[in-house]
Amino acid sequence: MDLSKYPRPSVAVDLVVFGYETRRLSVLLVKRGIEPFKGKWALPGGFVRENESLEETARRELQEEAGVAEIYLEQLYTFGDVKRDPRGRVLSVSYLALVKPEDYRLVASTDASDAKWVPLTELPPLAFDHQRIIETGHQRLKNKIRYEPIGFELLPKLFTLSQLQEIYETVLESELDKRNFRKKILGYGFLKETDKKIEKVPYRQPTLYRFDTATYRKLKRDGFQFEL
Amino acid sequence: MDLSKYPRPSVAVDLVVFGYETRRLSVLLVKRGIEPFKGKWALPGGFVRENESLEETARRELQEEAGVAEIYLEQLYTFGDVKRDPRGRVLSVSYLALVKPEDYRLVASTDASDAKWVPLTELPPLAFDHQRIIETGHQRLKNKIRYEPIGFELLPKLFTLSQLQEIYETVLESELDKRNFRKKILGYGFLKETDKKIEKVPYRQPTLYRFDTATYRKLKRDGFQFEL
DNA sequence: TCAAAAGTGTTAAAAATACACCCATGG
DNA sequence: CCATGGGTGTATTTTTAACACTTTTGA
Repeated sequence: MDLSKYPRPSVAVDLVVFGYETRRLSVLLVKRGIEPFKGKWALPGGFVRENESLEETARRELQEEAGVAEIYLEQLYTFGDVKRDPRGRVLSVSYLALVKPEDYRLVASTDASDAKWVPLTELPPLAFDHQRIIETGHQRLKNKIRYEPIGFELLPKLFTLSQLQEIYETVLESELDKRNFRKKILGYGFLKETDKKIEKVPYRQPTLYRFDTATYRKLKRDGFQFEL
Repeated sequence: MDLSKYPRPSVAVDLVVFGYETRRLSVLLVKRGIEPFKGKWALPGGFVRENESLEETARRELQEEAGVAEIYLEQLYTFGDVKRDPRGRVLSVSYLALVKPEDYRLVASTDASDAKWVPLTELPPLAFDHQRIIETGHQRLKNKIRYEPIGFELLPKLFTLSQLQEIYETVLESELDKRNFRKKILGYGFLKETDKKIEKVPYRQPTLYRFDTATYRKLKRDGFQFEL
């Protein structure tokens, strides 16, 4: 049987990269330098290469277009409408990525570049069906953050409980009670208090915590299911 | 910018079709009539056509290979490892489908055909990475059934509460308390009692219920989140 | 009359929620 | 000394979990 008998679409990998700062979720966008949609904002992404798996493509693009490696990445959805690209049949395999502020700033610092963070609430008109891809990613994030501890992926390695609560409030779009939140999240046992604090704040210095991967893995192995 | 500069992989759509009977989940498999893996069992599927979206391909294949239309269908995952097909680069966009017993029997009745239902616990060696695709589908089903009322998709339009409980016990691989299960699921209000019963059973005739889509949609619109 | 599954309520335990004040720090 | 966010405990309500017997039917 001959593969060449079937039409072969082009396959792009597009990235919905979320970053977080001051109670806002932002998405990484790049300005298109070429047609179609030249000059419009779009998701970072590119075409799959011959000897590259889809995830490898995603990581390569992330590195090339955002200068970021080693971050949370998961496949999101594959968009395959016939006319989603005016040039011809192009599938988009989309990935969801979450970056920590350390990396976030890295990207933002390429100031004169064609990449920028845009708050979800202020998206410009986008190329292709990228608006819809972002919506799909946002929805996934909202669902997933309730059942997997991925809030940490948007925070520095060391973070305060208030910062963590803020993430949940932003993503879930609802207020949480401070005492109940702390009770619950600390009760799981995968957050470890460090002996560090944030200094030079004009109020009581908040304790920094870290997410303990080993403890979380052990819990998960024993059938524990995170839920906020 | 020219699309033809980039390698274009072949794109297949493969289906993980689940059916349920007597406390067992089964998957629909077809015997391959051509190389590669000729004679081996594989998932039903085929290549995307020029003017067909991915979901359209999935529905067409479902119709062609299983004789089934109008069933639950959702995109599962896209597999894109470089060497997953010995013929060359082939992506598989997989879909998860759930069929009701009415349709289940239809398929099974094509007895001399190359399609059959195989219980998940008795899978033969499969072509390509189809084993892994099935595992991905099974995992998705296990996760999803807890947060969306899709158990019904594996049952006839009219079903008893015991049948429904059985589905949950099978998929979740755990026992549920009869009284608590009924209390909870009836409490949601989207199950409607009918005046029909299953007759000719040598015990008290169980009442048949139906899933009321309108009520469920209303609940969902009001922010209700199903959970079992 | 027997075997088999249907159907039904209550109580105890656990989890979720609501709620308010003192503390530490830098300016 | 003031403004700011950090940090803490208890009582109430809601939800979940455990549990056993009577009913209906066909064979």
